[in-house]
Amino acid sequence: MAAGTQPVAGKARLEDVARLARVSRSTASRAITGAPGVSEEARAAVERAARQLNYRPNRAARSLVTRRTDLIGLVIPEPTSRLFGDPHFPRLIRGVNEELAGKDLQLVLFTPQSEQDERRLEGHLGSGQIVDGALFVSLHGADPLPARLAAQGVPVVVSGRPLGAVEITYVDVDNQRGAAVAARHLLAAGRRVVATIAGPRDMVAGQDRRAGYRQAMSDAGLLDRTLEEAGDFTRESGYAAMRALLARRPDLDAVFAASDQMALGAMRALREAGRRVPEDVAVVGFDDSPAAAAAEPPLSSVRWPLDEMAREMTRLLLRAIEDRSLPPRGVLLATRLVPRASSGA
Amino acid sequence: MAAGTQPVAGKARLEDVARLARVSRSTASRAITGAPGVSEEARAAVERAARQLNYRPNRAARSLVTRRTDLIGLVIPEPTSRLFGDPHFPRLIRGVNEELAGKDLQLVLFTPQSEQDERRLEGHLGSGQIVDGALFVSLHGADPLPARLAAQGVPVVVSGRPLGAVEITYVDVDNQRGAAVAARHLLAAGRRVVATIAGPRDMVAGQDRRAGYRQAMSDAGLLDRTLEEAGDFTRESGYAAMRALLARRPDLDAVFAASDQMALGAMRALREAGRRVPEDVAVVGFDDSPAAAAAEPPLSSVRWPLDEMAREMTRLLLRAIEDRSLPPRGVLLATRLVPRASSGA
DNA sequence: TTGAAAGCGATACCAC
DNA sequence: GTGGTATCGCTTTCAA
Repeated sequence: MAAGTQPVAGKARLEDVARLARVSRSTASRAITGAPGVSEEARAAVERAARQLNYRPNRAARSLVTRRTDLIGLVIPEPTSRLFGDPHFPRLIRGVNEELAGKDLQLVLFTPQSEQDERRLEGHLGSGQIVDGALFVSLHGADPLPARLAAQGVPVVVSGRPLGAVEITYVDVDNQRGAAVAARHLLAAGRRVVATIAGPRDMVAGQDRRAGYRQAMSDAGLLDRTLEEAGDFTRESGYAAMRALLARRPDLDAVFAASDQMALGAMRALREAGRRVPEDVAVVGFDDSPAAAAAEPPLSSVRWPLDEMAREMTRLLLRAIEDRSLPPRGVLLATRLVPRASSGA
Repeated sequence: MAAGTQPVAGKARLEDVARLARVSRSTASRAITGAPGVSEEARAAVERAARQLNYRPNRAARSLVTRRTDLIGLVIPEPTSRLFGDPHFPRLIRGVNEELAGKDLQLVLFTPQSEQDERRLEGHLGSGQIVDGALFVSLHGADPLPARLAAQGVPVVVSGRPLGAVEITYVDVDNQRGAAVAARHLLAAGRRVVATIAGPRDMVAGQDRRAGYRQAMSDAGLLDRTLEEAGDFTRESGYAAMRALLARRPDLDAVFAASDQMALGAMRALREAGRRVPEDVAVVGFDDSPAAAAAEPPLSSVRWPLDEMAREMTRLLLRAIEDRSLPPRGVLLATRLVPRASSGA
């Protein structure tokens, strides 16, 4: 290399730093990585040399031997149009970032948009050479990618309890208990004909919330399948389900919807049917989305801690990266009922 | 895929593949990378062996010698809350992905949220060992990061003409011409007192659109500074600006707003003032956002090709990666006026 | 067309 | 504490 002292961008190697600091490459490496067993003197010399040469460790070389990349992947296999419309993701990303703060780990986002994208991504992540581990936010829990990666030895944490018996670490909301609390809340208010608009049967959140509702109703000795109708979490489906329920059980005096959107649709149907909320029919939703508080009347809802979810996922992932032998585990986060006018609060 | 050898995940190296295929590592490497000069026979043997062993090239090792990562960064230094609320980003990402399709390049997203994040990111990207190059979507053009990276030799393309004399490749909308076309459209419709609600002075898009308006007005011999008011692209600022304009120039018969949001705010102010659109005052916006078509009356607007912008940025970046000696350049994309009822179409 | 061998730039083991 | 050196897994001359 040239004899000048010009710090050519990205050109200095550890060897150059070592030479300038008049130490061996080994010592220079220890100083740079902060490893123990380096005299204060040597460390200072190395740091000065590194700064002078504008030294940047070659991450490929480092990864080759450490088998680490210091990159954490966040995979969101959603159509970008939905991804960017959903207010959950910003908070989720913020939560991850908070947990990563001060860790010198860089978060990278992947948003596969097609089967082809997913295959390519599997190749990239599966090599284990791009990220040290990956978080999956899979809204439709059927995505095979996380399980495949986990099988290849890549540390993986997913949001939402996976369908089936996949051996994978996940963090989820305690949907069942949350739904049970909502139903009990309605019962405690004196309601006796408590219907539910459940979620889809093929989604875990739908199943669990339905199970929670049934448990509460069963405990009260009031379980009745004619009080159940299913939707797909959308407002329209909530509207349709409510109309079906009203037709079948005009005597109902409360309804628990497995999502705020469905609850809002239900409220419209109730209004159109001339039922007052909460006087005639009390309503509780799930998610405590902004729309819940803004509704007229304000909608009681079950809140779950998205931020904490993101942080817990990150913590679990970091732990799994530290110790690859850790067995998979599931974590359920508690929900909280936020009572508002729609249930008579 | 039945019984037989058990390919231990991520354990096979090129050497193993070569041995199984009964060729040298060199030949195996050539076969894997698709390099020329390999007999069909050898290639087939290597491919079979690779599949059998579930071989994945170690990307760190490869990068170490090729000095490539096959990763393209997309950096969006926006608060995630804004990022995910803005409908532009999905289309942008889709455009990038389309251009990347079939290239075996993986897109990774970075969303630095703070000064600290940006510094860390500079370190990571600046090493040149994480991405081969980066696209920057910097809504506020003042971000120093792209220029810094470019100075370190990392190929970089930004969206939006940068403020100042930064030597960096960019793609932007031809804001000036678009604004001029909008103003001329109003003039051609017979309007004579054409006001403008301009964008912020410290944003390039604001400056350029104002310049376009002035040029058209000046060409018509109708330039008059009392017809100009500035906003910050938001609906509220458009409302306030319109009120100020009406107070100052009650004789105005048209207004060009530098954003649809401002145009919508202006239309509200006009309605409140008892002016009919377009009979009394014609209105044209900029961006042709979904809100424009949905407005009442539908808003004429200047459309710019977001998808093409994303694709052109990607093309320029790929070219810059191929040939690092390419000088920076700026590309301006044409806009198109979409006339609707608000301007009498 | 093929193979042997020289790196790429770090880390980490092992003497000293 | 420090320094020599093997090593990580791949690509790429250079000869054969």
